This record gives sequence, C-alpha cells and structure tokens, in this order.
Amino acid sequence: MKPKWRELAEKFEEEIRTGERAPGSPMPEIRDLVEKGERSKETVHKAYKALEAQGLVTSSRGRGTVVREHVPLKRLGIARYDKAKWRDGDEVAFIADRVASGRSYLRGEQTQTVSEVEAPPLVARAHGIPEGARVYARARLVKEGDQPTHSLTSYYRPEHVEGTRLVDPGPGPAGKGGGFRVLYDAGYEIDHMTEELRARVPSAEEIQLLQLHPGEWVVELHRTTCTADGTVVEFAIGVHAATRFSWSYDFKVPDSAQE
Amino acid sequence: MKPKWRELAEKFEEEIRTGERAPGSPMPEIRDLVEKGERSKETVHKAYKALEAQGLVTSSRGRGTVVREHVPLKRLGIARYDKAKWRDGDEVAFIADRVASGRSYLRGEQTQTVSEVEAPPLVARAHGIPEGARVYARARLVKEGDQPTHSLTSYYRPEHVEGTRLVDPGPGPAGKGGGFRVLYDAGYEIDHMTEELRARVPSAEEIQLLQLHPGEWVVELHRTTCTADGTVVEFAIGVHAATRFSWSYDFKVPDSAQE
DNA sequence: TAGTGGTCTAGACCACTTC
DNA sequence: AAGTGGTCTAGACCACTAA
Repeated sequence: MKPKWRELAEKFEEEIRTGERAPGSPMPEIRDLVEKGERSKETVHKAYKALEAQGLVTSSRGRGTVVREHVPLKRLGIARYDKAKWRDGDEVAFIADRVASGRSYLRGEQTQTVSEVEAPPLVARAHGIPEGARVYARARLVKEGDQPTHSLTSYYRPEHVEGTRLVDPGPGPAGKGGGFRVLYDAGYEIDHMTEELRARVPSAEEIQLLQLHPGEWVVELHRTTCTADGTVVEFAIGVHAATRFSWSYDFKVPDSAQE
Repeated sequence: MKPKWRELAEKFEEEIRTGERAPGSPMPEIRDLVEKGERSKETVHKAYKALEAQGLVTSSRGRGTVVREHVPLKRLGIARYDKAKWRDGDEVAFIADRVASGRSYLRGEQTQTVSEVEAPPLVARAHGIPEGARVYARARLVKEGDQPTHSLTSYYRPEHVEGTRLVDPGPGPAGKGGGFRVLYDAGYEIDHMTEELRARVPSAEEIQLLQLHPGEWVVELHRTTCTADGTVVEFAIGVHAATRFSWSYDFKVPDSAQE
C-alpha cells in the first residue's frame, strides 16, 4: 500500500511535469488542502517536502509554496581549463565555463580568503607531504548574481606560491588569468590533471553557504593539478549543488598493450 | 532555533562517526527514546530518517534500526575500458573495475535483456539519427552478490550489430570480452568516448530496482563511444547509487592555441 | 504473537513574510 | 495583524519480522 503523502506528491508531480501547473504559479496552501480533502497538515507537508527535494517546488514561511522555475544545467567540460584562456587571454580560469555558456562575468561574484593551515590528510596525500605540514588554503565562494553556485578551496605548497599575489590575502579573484596564471608566471606551467567526483549529503554549513534546497545533495570534486614533470602544484576541493551542474569528459580508450 | 529532530540526529551522527556506536550495533528503539526523553515518536522518527538518508543507519520494520556497515566506494577510472582487457583478455569490460579492485566476478551477477525500440530523443541525438528510428537497446542490471550496484542500457544502431551475438536476446553477459569485443569483431574498434555525469533524485522504480536507501540520490552517466573516424557505435545510460561510486578522470590541460 | 518501524490525525505553537 | 510553512505532541492504527 502506497502512503498517502506519496500519492499526493505523485499527483502534483504529474501536474507540474505536464505543465498544468506552470513555473512560478503558487501551489495550493496546506491549510486549504486540509479543509477540502481528508488529509492532515503533516501529511500534506510531507508531500510538499518530497516535491521540494526533487527540485519541483520551493516552500518558504510566509510566502507559500510555488512551482520552481527551471534552472538550466551548467555543463562543465575540460575546455574550461584551456590554456589559451588563462595564459593568453584575460579571462579567469574559474569563470571560463560561464563565459563559454554565454553568461557574463560580473565583479563581486567571487569572494576569496587565503590562509595558512596545516594540511588535512586528503591534502597531504595529494601533495605527497606529511600530514600537518603548512600549506596555503585559498577558499572562494563562486556566485552567479545572488545565488551561490559552488565553493572551491585550493591548497598550495608554500615553496610554489610564496611571494606571489596568490597568497596576498586580499579579497577578489587572484587577478588576471587566475591561479593557473600565477603558477605559470612562477615557473610552474600546469600540464595535466585528475578530477574525482562523488555525491554525498551536504553538511548543515554547506546547506546555508550554498543556499541548498532541503534534501538536495552535493557533488564533491577533487582536482589534482600537475606540471609536466609530475609535480603536484594544486589540489582543490569543490562542493557543488548537485542539480545545478553536469560534468563531461572526453578521453581516448586506453590501451596498455601498446605502451 | 534548530529543530529538535535535527539536534537528535546530529547527536547520533557524532556518536556513529566517532565509533562510539559500532557498525552493526542496534540503535535505541524509537519507543524507548520516547519513554526516556521528552521527544515524541514522530520527532525521533524524523531524526532516524535523516540518519538513514546520510547512509549511517538502516531501518526496517520488525528488525529495528542498526548502524550500517561501511560500504567501500567503488572507484571508476578510465582504466576500466583498457583495450587489453576486452580485446586480448577474457574479462568482460563492464566488470573490469571489479576485477581491478580485488573483487571476484561471479556468474549470474548480471542480467540482460535486448530489445528493438524507437530511439528516445537523447539516444537519437547522440547517434545522429532521427527520433523514433529503430535501435537496439541492451539493458542490464549489474549486481554484486545480492546487491544491485547499477543499471546500464546501451543503444546500438542496427547496421552495427545485426547478426552479432549482441542482439541475441538470451540472458547473461554478451560473452567473452563484452560488447566492445563484439563491436571490434564486427569491424568497429572503439577509439574514444565522452562521459557525462549528473546527479538527480531517483524514480520510484529505480528505488526498487537498485534497492536504494530512502533519500539516496543517483548519478546518471551518459557514455558516447566512437570509432577512430568519429562514428558513434554505442550510447549508454547508466544509473548508479550515488553513494556507492566515485568517478575519476585524468586529462591533459587543453591548449587550443597550439592546435 | 509480540515487537519493530511507518503512517496518519487533530490540534497546538513557532518562525517568517507581507501588508 | 494576518497568513504562510515548519515543528511538535499524543495517540491510534498499519506493515513487517522474528520467535
């Protein structure tokens, strides 16, 4: 037997997907449904929470529940790291994807803080240094308008970045060309990277920071960036709202017998 | 003000993460907590559901709520497509990752059904054919023991696979070397691929099929496989339980100025 | 059959937004 | 102040498991 709250949620889901309930239009108020039907407040509430977790509606106290506008996915491909963008041009690497997808970059959409910290285990392993060694952490929160899209924290080894503008703890992006340009100017040209992705439940702080919808998951991205000789010059951890992005990778089918 | 159910959930989360509550050990029963503390049944229930969504506990009627065993992540890298594995060896490409991570392959862990269908929009676009054109859909559910890990449906164009054992609608894997080997034998050697990932809420059928825990998300993977001349010979859609996998990709930093 | 989690209700109260 | 969603309770009943 299907629970009543699920039946109700599926009924509304159908109505939203067919367009019968248009984006931006208000959903019936909980108390109205309680009066009209036989359902109780908690039951309707559960149904609405399920719809909210699927990204179909938004609820807020005082304002009511409305059908969500469709937010287009931001597609992240490896082209966003194109050397031409950060080495020759004046785009900042981290916002290259936004430029590529036709959105304009506005100043003030990225805040940054730089601090010296002891390397957590994950960071130490990536850089091949002892746990607790000193590293620079450069954390930024990337926004699009008022809406935060993801957080990104890069970890650098002191000998690679000390004396550069990367460790200048001022606010704002790292300047023309971004972090990769700074490393390039310091003699460390990035050559290849590894990205690793996994999905998980967000922490309470992340829900607040990224303004996540209730029930929404995040994708954690680990990026290890190396120079041609294999030196790791950056390890970065990104946390993305899971429904706002897709990731795409092209690669040759490997053939270990030929190498 | 933090809701009580969240407070309670965080208390238990802490206890589980520190190991104070060991995997396999039972959580306090809901009715006991109601008797001892001032909380009500629904409130404790909400807290338990939150823990379950995080993958920390498992609840079932009659059996109670227990701390979950830690399930190791399965790491998927592009090495799982190594030509040496499916062309020269006798491993099936789709289970190569399991072999790599030390798990043994058991017969009967993969079921398959082949059918001729009209190409859905996504499939048509990937193959560059009209919507509704006939394609072969090869759907399998991959399990590890009793636990399903992911579903994978490959779409092939008739002219590439007709007459091969791929479209033989018998059960079981596609045979020695898997689907890529069949394509290879038919004169279509795969050369490069694109994988695209996104996370989303599972459908009701997927929850049942993959035995997902309540609140758990899935990652949908789109794989487009091409020969050296750019012909798309396979488009596959995979649905993975989000917490059971991580994906990893290595690539050179692109440089459009040099090509 | 006893004991577990899951659903549902009716009503109270709280937090927030809008007027 | 009025009206929205969110939390909480006490208790009823249901669904499932194990002895």
